[in-house]
Amino acid sequence: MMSIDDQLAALSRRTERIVPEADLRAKLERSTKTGTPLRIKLGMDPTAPDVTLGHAVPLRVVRQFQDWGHKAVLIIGDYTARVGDPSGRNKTRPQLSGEEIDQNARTYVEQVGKILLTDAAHLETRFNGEWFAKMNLLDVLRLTSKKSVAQMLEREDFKNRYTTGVDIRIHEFLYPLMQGWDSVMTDADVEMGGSDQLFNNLVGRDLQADAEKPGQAVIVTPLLVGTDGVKKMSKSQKNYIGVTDPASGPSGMFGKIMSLPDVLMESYYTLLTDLPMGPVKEQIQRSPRDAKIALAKHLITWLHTAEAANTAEADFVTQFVKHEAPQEMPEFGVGELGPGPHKLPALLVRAGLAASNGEGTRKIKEGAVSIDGEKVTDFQKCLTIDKATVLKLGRKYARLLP
RNA sequence: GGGCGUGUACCCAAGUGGCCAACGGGGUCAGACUGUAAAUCUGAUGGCUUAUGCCUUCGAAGGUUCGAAUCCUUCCACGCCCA
Repeated sequence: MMSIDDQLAALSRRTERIVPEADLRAKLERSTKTGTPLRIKLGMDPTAPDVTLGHAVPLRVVRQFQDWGHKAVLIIGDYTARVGDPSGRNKTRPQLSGEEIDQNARTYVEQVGKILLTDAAHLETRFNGEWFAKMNLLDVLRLTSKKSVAQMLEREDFKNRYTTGVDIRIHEFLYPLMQGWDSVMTDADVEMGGSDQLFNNLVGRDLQADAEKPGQAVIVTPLLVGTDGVKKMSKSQKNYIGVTDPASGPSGMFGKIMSLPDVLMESYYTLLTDLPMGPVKEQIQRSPRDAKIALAKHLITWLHTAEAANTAEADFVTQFVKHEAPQEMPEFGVGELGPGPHKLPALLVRAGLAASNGEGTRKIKEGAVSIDGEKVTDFQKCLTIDKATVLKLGRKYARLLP
């Protein structure tokens, strides 16, 4: 068993702030003494089906706690998702229907299982509808009376929206309170979150104190930058890598990691791996490209398998270094278009490479399209698909079948 | 409830009767260059049976006009101020 100091040191790799640090230390010490595991809470809203590498950062910290014998308490925010977390937003989130939320929630536990231990001793999964569905208006009023409007407007994102005249709906003020109430209901000792969650997490600590329970310690992790190289990785920005993304292929992890800006390498290594940073920094210095390949393989090995990592690398080399078509690509039958010959733009649409005939036509004119490796610039070209035919538009491939 | 504003394509934003499928920027896609990228340069960015043709689009519905994103009416939504 690691000493408390070693544990805190191990956490520091991925923690931006621990509030308050002394409190966390005290909790760890008490847990060791009494043999009672700490309850490490992490909330996730099922607002989209994918768990991203951005979520993986706090999840890895939760995993560290699990490895030390503590218990993860995963809150699936089926009720909070109906409100929509306003954190970092500059407008109201769209509200999801109950069905969408339930469907998304179902896949979460499975995805999270790639990172966390999932046996009953190490993981407790709760839906916050468990307690919110039972509340009546009086309960809600009691909850809302805990915080003032001024306290809410202290939050950077609310303040910005208020001062720039972007509307804030009243239900959005409830979000931090609801998240905090989750902590009260689950007796969290520690709450994890991204650094944009600090406000919400601290509300939990306050509400616990108000309920005369020990206040949770709060650990926030740095935010992982998304594939655009600028903004926080998030589902709504579509700049994310999902933990269940395929290893290779156009939307695969390998390609997404390779197309990250070089400058992100250090933070990705720090936040997503446990490799010693000394050698990693040297490698990044020496060859950012090789560092990226190594990272891609490391992450794919973690989330898929070592074989998948090797295959993904091989595919990538084939496609982008040697500029040959990959082995695996999406396949589409042409039958439903009726008998040939077919116009090329229509085939591009059928293969999902273009959104409309017009777009297909433009891309052909731009020289972006090739058939079986032959570049085509004649947008009126017609062809009959009597054997498997490989279409390429930009870096995307598709195979057409008769 | 009253007053003043605002509503344009994925986002921001010009346009205030015909030259508007609608300037510009961002984003996105593609081409060149590369290390896969980033940066840079270039092109594209409503749909259709590719047509100097048709259809749909400037919050919604009506109306005026030969002709409307632009004018009028009503409605809806949002912001600010007053109550």
